[in-house]
Order: sequence, then structure tokens, then C-alpha cells
Amino acid sequence: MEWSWPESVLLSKGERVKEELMQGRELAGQLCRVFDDHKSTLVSGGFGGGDGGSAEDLVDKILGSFANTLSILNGKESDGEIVSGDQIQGISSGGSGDSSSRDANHTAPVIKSEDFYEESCKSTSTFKDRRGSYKRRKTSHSWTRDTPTLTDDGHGWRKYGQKRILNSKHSRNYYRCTHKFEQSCKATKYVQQIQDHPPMFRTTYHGNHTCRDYLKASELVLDCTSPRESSKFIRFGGTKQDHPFFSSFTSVRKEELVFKEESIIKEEIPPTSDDRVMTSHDNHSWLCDYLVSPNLTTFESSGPLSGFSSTLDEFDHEDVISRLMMGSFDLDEVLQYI
DNA sequence: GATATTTGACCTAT
DNA sequence: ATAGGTCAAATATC
Repeated sequence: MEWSWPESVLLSKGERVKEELMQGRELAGQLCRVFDDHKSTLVSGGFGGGDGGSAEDLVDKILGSFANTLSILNGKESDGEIVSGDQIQGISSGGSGDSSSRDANHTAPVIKSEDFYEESCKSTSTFKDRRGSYKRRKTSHSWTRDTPTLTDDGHGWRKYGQKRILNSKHSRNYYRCTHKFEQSCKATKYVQQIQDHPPMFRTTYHGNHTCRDYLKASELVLDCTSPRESSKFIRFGGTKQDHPFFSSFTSVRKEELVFKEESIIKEEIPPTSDDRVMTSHDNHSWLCDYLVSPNLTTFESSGPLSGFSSTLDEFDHEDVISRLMMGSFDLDEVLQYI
């Protein structure tokens, strides 16, 4: 069964989506220039200047622009849920990074920039061929995503470790990109259940995917409301990877969608009848995640941006912007598929 | 046989 | 000294 966007809805939104995305891109460019200025006057103090053109304001606007886009695609604009930059700022200012302090009633996935690893210049002469040795990521950023269930993020992951964490009831599972070796993809993540009732899982990502999986690039599982029963697919074009934009998508492997949930759930929590994450309208945003950029994982929200509670410190601003700037794409190409 | 997972050992950072 | 992150042999699954 093929799924299609309701034309009456999408056609009327296309222009607005385009407008929002273009604005976001423009603002990102402005912010990039702000960063340039900031770096050239490093000691000017204060990341946000206060005037309308400050980096902080620009970030707010950018986030608001993308939030609006998501809201439009989610069909939320009629409900007045368009998110402004101020709203995002308000959300972000309340974030604390402490998992214990987060809102227990938060059911929407939450993405939050986290720590930033400083370059570790320490090295030893023995690390190369010693078991268990590793070098801490030099410049990769990390960000987290909290979900009530173990959701697939569209990438292929392979588990490589599991650890008991101090003061945590649940062990932490470590994953690396399936294409780590064949494509030198450095993306990793770890998943840990941080809450029992209701269950909440925190996924912490490190590094962006640099891999590309062309095998199933044109197939995306869209309907996650009943993943075990009626997975629906959207097909872009008649053949695989015949479109340069979507050919860059990573694959969604059904077996991986299932095994990751079950592999942890069977250990951590009893299976529930309702392990779904995305509601029907969330399907739109799921696709939208990829429309923005396959690497734009900071915006990988499975729900409305109301769950976006990033704590935007200085590094997080740069993180957001670097991701924004990575997603160079032709909006018209994108929109023709909306 | 190929690929993925498990799990204890090992290493680094703090 | 300890917690957390990674490796890799053993094991499981397809």
C-alpha cells in the first residue's frame, strides 16, 4: 500500500514551507557572518548582543522558522501552534541538562544539545593495538533525544557495548554506525532508560553520520503508529536513488527498527501493547526531518517542536548552525515532493 | 559462513 | 580510585 500526501493540504502549504525554509537558510547565513565577526572580535564578551541582529536572536528566528515549517507540515498551524523564536528561547532557557530534573510528563521526543568535548591531545604510545583503548572524540558534538519508546532514527546502528551506569537502574547500550568501517562513519550513540513510569529513554548521539546507504534510500517507513502491522512506505520516484536529493538518505532497515526496540525492551521493561511513539500527524514531521537535511540530526524531532528543549549555550549555537549550514539543498527540489 | 549481539577485559578521563 | 567508553572473543542468529 502506498501512502500519499493529501494534496489539498500540502499544496496550500508548499509556499509557506518554502518561505520558512528560505528564511531559515537566510538567517543561518546571517548568523554565520555574526560568528565570523564574533571570532574576529573575540573578547567583545557576550554571545548575544541584544539588538535584533545578535546571534541569539538569529538562532531564535532560525529555530522558529524551522519550527513553523514543521508545524505547517504537521498540520498544526490552524491550531495556533506555530512556534516563535521567543517560544523556543523560553523552552531552552528552562533546560538544565540534568536528566533527573526533566519533566516526567514529557512524552514528546526531546532533543537537547549537551556537552562539547574539548580536544584531547593526550596520547599514549600504546593505544593503537591495545584492547579497549580509544581516543575521545576530538571535535564531535553530542546531543540527546528523549523518547517514551525506543524509536528508530533512520540510521543503521550496531551495538558494541553495554555498561551498568552508576546510580542508574538500567544499563547503557552503546551503538556505532553500521557503516563505521566501510565508510568511516564516526557516528555513535548510546541509549539508556532514564525513567520507568512512564518509560523514558534517552539517546545520546555523538558525531554526525557521514555514511550513505544507497540500497534502500528511496524507501522510508512512514507509518510508525502500528509498526508491526501496517508499515507503509513512501516511494520517491519509480526507481531507487534516481533523485540526487533523496539518494543521500540513509536506509531504514525494518529489521533494525524492530530489533533495537526489542533488544532493550526485553531486558529493561516488559513489552507493552502501546510502544508507539509517533502519532499519525507525526509522520509528516518524520519526513520533514529528512527534508531539512539527512545530517541535520539536531532537528530530528518526531513530534512538534514543543518538545524541543535544547539548552543553547555557546557551543550549542555553533552546533545548530553548523548543522544548518551542512544542509545545502535546493528548496524547489524538496518542495516538489511535499 | 556471514553478520550481529553479548559480555568481560581493558583503557582513558576525571 | 573509579566511572564510563571501547574492544574483541565467544556466542547467537540468519
